[in-house]
Amino acid sequence: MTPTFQHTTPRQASRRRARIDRVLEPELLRALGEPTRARLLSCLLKCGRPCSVTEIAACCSIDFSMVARHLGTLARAGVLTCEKRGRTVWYAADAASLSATFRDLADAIDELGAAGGCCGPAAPDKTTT
Amino acid sequence: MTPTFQHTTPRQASRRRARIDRVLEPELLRALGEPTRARLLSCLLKCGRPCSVTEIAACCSIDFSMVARHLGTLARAGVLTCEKRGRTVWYAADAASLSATFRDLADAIDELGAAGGCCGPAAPDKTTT
DNA sequence: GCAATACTTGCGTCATGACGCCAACGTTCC
DNA sequence: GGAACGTTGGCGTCATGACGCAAGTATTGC
Repeated sequence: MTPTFQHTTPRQASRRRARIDRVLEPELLRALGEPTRARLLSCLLKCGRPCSVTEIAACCSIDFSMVARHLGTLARAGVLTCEKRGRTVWYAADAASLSATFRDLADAIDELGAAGGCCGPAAPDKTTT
Repeated sequence: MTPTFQHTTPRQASRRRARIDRVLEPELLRALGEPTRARLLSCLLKCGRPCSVTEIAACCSIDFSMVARHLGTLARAGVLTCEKRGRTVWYAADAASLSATFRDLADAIDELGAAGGCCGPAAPDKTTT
């Protein structure tokens, strides 16, 4: 558990601190933090192929309009891609991009190490005398 | 973009499908999907050391009780560890475990490949005649 | 014991979002 | 053109949760 990034320049540390804020963007996480949406995403991931709104609604026994709305939210969060063909909209989970996002997030956290204080260099620790 | 897991046994595919549901557990994602909580976590990650509630509240200019509540939520989601020493509670971001979680998530998605249908094997594709 | 510190928790208010119904829109087939 | 289909969007209802205040609890120092 020894921190790997101990001796770094302030510039590097600053860049890492900026990165973690960029990568912790709540829009994606919030989109995924809703059980219904997680279910829909899971369904699409398992499917491995584009699905229509009707199809998913039938598969998951969820109301039509809800599915459309949730899929829209997921698409706006960059989790899904949608393509309209005829009168049908095909939603597909971009698995590669999604896993890359999470890996990026993990990397950002790892690389942060102890990039330097947000709340100051060290605790005064008044309580443990 | 050729799927790597094409020829797998049904048993393996089934395990992968179960894994993605386990790993997409919304509690963690929901906890992180709240902007204020994301800010607090970011602060703690940057700090790289345990911080008290007061400290973080002062650092982020957020109401005391809110910080305490949010940190509690994050701790319950497994994102933070808390240790009470005297009258002070020290919250710390478990960076290693958090990044591991995200990496696991990424792995589960990658490994899923086309693990086999949720909505059936293939689309009838009635629209594109 | 009493005051100060550090945190927790209860309460009311408010904003956000999920949900389900139904109407509206665009597209396809006849 | 009209009907059927697939999706989107508006509306009202409801549940959840964030927010801030203030009272309550635990711990420390006097």
